[in-house]
Amino acid sequence: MPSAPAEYRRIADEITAKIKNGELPPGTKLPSTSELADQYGVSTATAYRAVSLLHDRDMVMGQPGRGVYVAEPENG
Amino acid sequence: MPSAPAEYRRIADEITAKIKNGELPPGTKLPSTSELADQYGVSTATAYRAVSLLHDRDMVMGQPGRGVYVAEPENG
DNA sequence: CTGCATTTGTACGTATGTATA
DNA sequence: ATATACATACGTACAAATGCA
Repeated sequence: MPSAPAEYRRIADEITAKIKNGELPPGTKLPSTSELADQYGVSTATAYRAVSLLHDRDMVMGQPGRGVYVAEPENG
Repeated sequence: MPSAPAEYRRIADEITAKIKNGELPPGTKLPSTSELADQYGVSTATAYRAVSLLHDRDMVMGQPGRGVYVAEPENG
């Protein structure tokens, strides 16, 4: 295993923090993969991998051609 | 969706067939990723992706530095 | 235990496909 | 058809574990 966390995991953690901070409330559209790629200096695929982790945790919902939106928190 | 199935899915299907055929009985070591990559004309990562699908289905069990072994079929 | 080869497993980028407007 | 954006596939590079001498 890598001694340092992967970039896409780091980015996913950053976005997760913003969601929990309220900086990205439910219903908000996340920056596009191209935007995230540019902001973090990675490729679009890597940016998408970060978002994909959140999608796997049901924190966001992506719609092709539309964008990725923050989902409502599941309390229970 | 791709009109044609992905290579790694095709390879996974081939290996799955061999396991079901008895060509690769439980306990047998699968060809290494390098071997599979050479046989199917793909990269080691793609070969591993095929094996990874079987691993996801609990059909095989990989041990780093050792190899990937066919698991016992779960009947029940 | 150390150095080398082999092998599993992960990470990132490029290319491509698919969906919406 | 063009522009934008999500989503997948494959290869190269790298990391970690194991076995042998």
